[in-house]
Amino acid sequence: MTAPSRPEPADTTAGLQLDAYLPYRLSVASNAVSRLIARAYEDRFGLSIPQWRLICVLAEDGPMNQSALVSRTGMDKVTVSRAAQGLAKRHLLERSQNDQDGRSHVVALSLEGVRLHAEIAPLALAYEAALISGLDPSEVALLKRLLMRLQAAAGVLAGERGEAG
Amino acid sequence: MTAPSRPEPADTTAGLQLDAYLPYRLSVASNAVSRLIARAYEDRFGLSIPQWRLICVLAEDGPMNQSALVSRTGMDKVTVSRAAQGLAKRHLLERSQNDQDGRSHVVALSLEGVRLHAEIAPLALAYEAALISGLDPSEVALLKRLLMRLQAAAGVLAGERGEAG
DNA sequence: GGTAGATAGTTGCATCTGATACTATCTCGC
DNA sequence: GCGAGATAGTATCAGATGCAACTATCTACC
Repeated sequence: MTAPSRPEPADTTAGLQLDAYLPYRLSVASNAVSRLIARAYEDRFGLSIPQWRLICVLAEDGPMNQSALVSRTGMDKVTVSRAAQGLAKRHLLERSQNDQDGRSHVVALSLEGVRLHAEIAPLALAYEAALISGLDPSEVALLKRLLMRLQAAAGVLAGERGEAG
Repeated sequence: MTAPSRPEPADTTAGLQLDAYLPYRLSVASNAVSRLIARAYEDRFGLSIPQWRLICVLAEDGPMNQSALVSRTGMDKVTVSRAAQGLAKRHLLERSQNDQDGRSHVVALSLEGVRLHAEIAPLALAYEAALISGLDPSEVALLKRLLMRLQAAAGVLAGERGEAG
């Protein structure tokens, strides 16, 4: 069913409107929120988003090596490596040799890192609260669930393409 | 049913869990979806996301100048400029002088651009359908609504900080 | 009608990101 | 133990991104 060429600018659009297109809505919303959050962490604490994520995970789950951080956060191993180097340089985390495996280091929050996490966490929660203020808690719960479903679906679709080659 | 004897590394976390943190969920889901979509457009049509957005908007709303594209898409003016240059180089859009205003050009899809849009649109819709398959239409509608609310809230929060300085 | 400030768009630059290549170490099979 | 392949992590390079500075043009005001 090829579109007959018409002078109307928007006839081929039938069914596709950018404003109603989910990947677009998702990207725009995420960029707005990420920019806000990134600026807050950068301005006040000199932390990038990847660095902040490492701190969160280490605070939650305790020491682990970098590849565990990679699978835990879903970030690229290069991103994790650089974030960890930056944090180590500021003594917010410590890397100790792993006796079991000479390739990997165990990464752990330093005392100062723990303190910084405790300092930032309330701010992070306040931002989240401000973002969702006025929303019903059940709506927020549904939102998070749907986001996880979308992420999983995207992973499956991308994985299938990757396997082909 | 929680861990009986596991050492708890993270007491300061109380209330902040990365996996349940909305900005994190949003960013991870958006990245997964964006990567999928970007790769599809890039591989098959050589289009970047910004380029594809310009095509969509021009197909929907007809010719306009770049600053209108900026406010319509929310992208940076540099991003719009470069995307438009790339598309013009491939003759997917045409820029004509604006007699009313020597600074701005009117940007419009070429015939070829219209054809490309008509070709991609079904694919774009198919991706969206695949992503939301299994979800209730009412859930999807709510999701889009919530994403717009988050975007607006982030804008307000960022704007307030910007005004202060 | 000329100057100051606003606006449209481009270019330069500094940063972030991710793919690839590389080193070092581990594991497995012999 | 020794070589092949897997894995942990780092270095290097190319592309995307966005801010700031710049040019060119328009508008407002005297």
